Amino acid sequence: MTLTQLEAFVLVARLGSVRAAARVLGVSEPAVSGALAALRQHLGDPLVERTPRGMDLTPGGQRLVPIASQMVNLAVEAEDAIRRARGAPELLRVVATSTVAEYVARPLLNAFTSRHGPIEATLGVTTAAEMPVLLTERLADVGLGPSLTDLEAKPMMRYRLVVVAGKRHGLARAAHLELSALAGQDWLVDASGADPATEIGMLLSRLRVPEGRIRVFPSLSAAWAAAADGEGVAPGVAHLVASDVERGRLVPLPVAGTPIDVLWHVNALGADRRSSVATRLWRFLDTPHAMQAMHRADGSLPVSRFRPPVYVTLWS
Amino acid sequence: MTLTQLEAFVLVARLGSVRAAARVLGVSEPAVSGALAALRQHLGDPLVERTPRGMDLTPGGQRLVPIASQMVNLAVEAEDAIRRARGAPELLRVVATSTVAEYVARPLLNAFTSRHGPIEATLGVTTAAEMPVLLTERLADVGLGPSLTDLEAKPMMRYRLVVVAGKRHGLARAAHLELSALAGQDWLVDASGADPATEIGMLLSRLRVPEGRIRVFPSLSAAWAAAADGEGVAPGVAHLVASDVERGRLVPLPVAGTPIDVLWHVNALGADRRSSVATRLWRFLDTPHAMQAMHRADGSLPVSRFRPPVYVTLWS
DNA sequence: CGGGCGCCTAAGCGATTGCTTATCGCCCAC
DNA sequence: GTGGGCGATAAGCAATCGCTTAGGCGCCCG
Repeated sequence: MTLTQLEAFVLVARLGSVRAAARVLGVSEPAVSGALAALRQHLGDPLVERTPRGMDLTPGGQRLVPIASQMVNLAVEAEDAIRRARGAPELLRVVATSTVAEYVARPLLNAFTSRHGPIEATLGVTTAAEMPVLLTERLADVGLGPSLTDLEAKPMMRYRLVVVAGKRHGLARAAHLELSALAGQDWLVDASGADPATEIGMLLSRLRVPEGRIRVFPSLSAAWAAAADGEGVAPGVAHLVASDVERGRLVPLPVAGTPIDVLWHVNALGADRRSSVATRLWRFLDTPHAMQAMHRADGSLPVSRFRPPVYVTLWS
Repeated sequence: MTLTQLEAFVLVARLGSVRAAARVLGVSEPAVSGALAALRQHLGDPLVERTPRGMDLTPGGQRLVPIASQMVNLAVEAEDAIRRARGAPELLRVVATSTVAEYVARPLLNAFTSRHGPIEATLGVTTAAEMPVLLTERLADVGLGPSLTDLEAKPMMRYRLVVVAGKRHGLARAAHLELSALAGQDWLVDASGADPATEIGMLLSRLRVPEGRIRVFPSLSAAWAAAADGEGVAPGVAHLVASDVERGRLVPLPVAGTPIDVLWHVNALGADRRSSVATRLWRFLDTPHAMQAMHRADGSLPVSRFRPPVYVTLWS
């Protein structure tokens, strides 16, 4: 019974799928399956069993989840306690949905780390569904994106969601559009578009856009670049597309109900279980420096540039 | 960072010595030293450091102890939870000081297991100093012997401690003896005699018997056999030596202050952290069956037979 | 009923674990 | 100054871990 095995088990139990657990851990799926098999044999209990939809816990598995989860939590706590006692730089692991990660998280963390002494921050991209699991299992300290239930959440930033297209797009000259008129369009989105728990994902699922008409780009910048080339319509963050709109490369479509006011949130464990760095970041978000950093990214990343779709990127 | 390493660390921290930890774990001392080295390197902290007397915790080590201890505890809890969910026989790990283990624990556990369904009981011999560590680290469920502070203790059995010798021993015909007159004798004892926290050990240290005059036998039976051969004096449990006294092989010495009334205790974690089998044994001790079993051992083990000095003996 | 999704097993690999015995090094006590 | 107690280190070994790729098997969905 190793901590790796317990972690794999907890993630499978919480995410309901070996596949998802493997993705979160950044390993192949047989690696997780193997860990599970070892644990099953060691304890002499199947722990989780396949069902038509997902995996189901056995009675033994149900008892094991909270225990194993706590053990994994304590392992992180142990490393953290020693790190702090040694005076080593603190670790801050942030995860965010792709759009937040792309534009807001990096400048925010830059501003935070430059003010709060030696901190080793890591930034990872994840889906809204995975985020609560990453936080409760202490694979991450802070999650940026939609508000999560069962965790502490606080509004972090307000933005205005619009729909944009290239200036030669068929709808670019329309005077007025109903939202439903966009259901048949080609939608160019980032990973958040494929995530039904984000604002953009919810928009697409409300419109019932067929899967075949959704093209997922590795970044929203890439989607906007494709939109500028007339390949379809894209969700846009008002202040981020402003410069491209000014230069005439993108046109905000006059869709009824837009711009939509949307809130991004910070999510973390309750204050008593939160790491000290996470608490400091939590408070930092109320300062003008944070606000300024989050909005500074308006035109700094040209539409044509985007970062590769790595699952977790390290940065110093 | 493996559970084995954490366990080794906790035991070293709690026992204040690598050696003692190795003995408790039943492995060689380099095994523990190696585990410690691996953990030290992984965490980048010495954790424990040598001092003139024993090992001292670094600040990091101090923070780690409770966390690591809890992790080890949870690991045991996990196995136990699964075992119970599976309906497998429950596990009851009993440790006792040597005298208790030799005469009382076995018949007691036999009576208990034969009444309380399928239980897999193990019996180990330990010192009074190690016992609280074994219990708090969940290496054992129940400890039989002297009353331990910081744990829940309950009187289990009262016995009368006497001093015996062979009938040809110089003191065998004395009409009256002061306790201090025995300080210069050769004392024949079991492991409990070398344990300053047991009644017998306390007696010897009160008398300031020099080390060279204490001969430790693998069992009290062996010590009595040697005493019968006139090799010295030995502590005796009144009702256990009764048959040898009747047959004239041993003589209880008329020492002032003896027989000494002594209590053996059951020790365990607080009721909330105690395993369910331990609780059942705890309650079983109040029954007449328990009392009867504990006293039944009076003559069943002839003086000449004794068990080898294994640290932990398994039995079914 | 075929295809594909999702889990499991197999095979193989390098690194680590966990243990041993033997030896060294330190420090205190005699 | 010199054992002896105690911890660290070395060397060596079998077993396990943790990961990979490749392929099989069950099952829902089209």
